[in-house]
Amino acid sequence: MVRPVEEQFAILTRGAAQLETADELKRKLAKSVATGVPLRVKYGIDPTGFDVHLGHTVPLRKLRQFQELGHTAVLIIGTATAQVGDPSGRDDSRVGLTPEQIDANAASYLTQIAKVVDVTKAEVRPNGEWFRHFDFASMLKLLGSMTMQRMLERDDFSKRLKSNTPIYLHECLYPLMQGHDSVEIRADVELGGTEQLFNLMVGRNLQRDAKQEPQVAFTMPILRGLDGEKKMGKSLANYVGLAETPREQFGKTMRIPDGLMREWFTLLTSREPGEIDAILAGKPNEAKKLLGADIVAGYHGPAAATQVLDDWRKQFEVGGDPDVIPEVTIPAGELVDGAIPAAKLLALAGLVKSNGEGRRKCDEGAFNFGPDRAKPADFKAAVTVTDGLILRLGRAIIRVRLG
RNA sequence: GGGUAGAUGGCAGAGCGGUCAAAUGCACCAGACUGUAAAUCUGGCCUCUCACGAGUACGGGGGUUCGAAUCCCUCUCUACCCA
Repeated sequence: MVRPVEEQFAILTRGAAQLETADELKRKLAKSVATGVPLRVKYGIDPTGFDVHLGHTVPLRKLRQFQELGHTAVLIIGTATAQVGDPSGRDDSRVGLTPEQIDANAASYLTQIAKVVDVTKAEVRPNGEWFRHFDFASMLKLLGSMTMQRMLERDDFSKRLKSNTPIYLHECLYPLMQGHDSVEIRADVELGGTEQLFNLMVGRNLQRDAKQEPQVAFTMPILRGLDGEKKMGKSLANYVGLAETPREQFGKTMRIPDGLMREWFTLLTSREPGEIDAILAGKPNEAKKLLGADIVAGYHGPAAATQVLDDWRKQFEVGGDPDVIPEVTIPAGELVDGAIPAAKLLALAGLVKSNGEGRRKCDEGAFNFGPDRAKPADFKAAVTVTDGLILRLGRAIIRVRLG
């Protein structure tokens, strides 16, 4: 049942960015195989917002691989660290959250993470568990384990220092807290994005201080977002969320730059490198559809992927309407003689943010409705609204329900 | 503790008493072209209004003025220099 060391090592290091150190991982794997004791693989996530996105799944997928090989996933929910805010990869400081927000977010995260990792088999540990009782003497000891110089060496801080962006003292606490988590749970491996390297290395040091065998710092590449440039992030609006509908996930994927496909295939699907080469050698458009379908299949199942692909063809290749159309309910009371002025209708349907934008879009000829794709004469032209009417604005399409 | 310079729309960054809902760039939305890619061209990008127009908005508060993003006071925050 247990796979041999070399095989495990080969599977695990695929797609990895950097390991500190690869030899240590091999040794730990060998020991695990010999003793039958699974490795404890840590991954921490701070409950700072609601949407878990594809960027998070890169290390999470790796975590699942560890699980599949029989190792123990230890998910740290950063209930304590979320109050500090991770300075990694930030060029400004984060705002601390209230305990209530943190609890709500934590619950939501777990359900979302469950789509990638087997949460039922994982050890889930909020780090408030130990930090809640952390006394001042322990804090002093923790702070005494690192020098200011080393803290300032880290990339994020040195950049902010140079650009005169504030660095708050409590932010320096973050890596130490994360490192201490590793001591608490006796981690063998800690997963993270490459921007986590500093934090992961701190964990190694603290473990050494605590006379533990240091964890392997295992970093995965950072996934770039829809723009193809910046890191996928919740604050950048360039992400695909795990909780989004198949249509949204697929649509967003279709809009990524072609050059991003290899990265996404590699980090987000289980396709083999040779297979990816073959796919990318073909038509880019076909490759991208496949990528989108792969992603949708992972979070909504194969049937949803087939459906969304079919719908895409209907809407954009044939020029018809998809089978699955999002719906919006408009109060029947808004109708005057069974109709609503075009601009207002767009706003009510949520296709535009304001009546003014609705007017502009009508003027631009971006709006049409119904089976014959009629366009209103102008933005105040009354559009007869019946239950089930289809509205189209650009690539958006929505079905109106009267309520 | 003392001094200096700053705080403008999602971001960057002009404006420095009326002609400012605020140049320009990026981002974003739509149209043409297309593969919901790239490139290119066009239009748009605070809210309400058919429109005239009105209301909000240039860190918070107060003041001067017929009139302030622009001047003064004060508060908050930031950077830099000195201690």
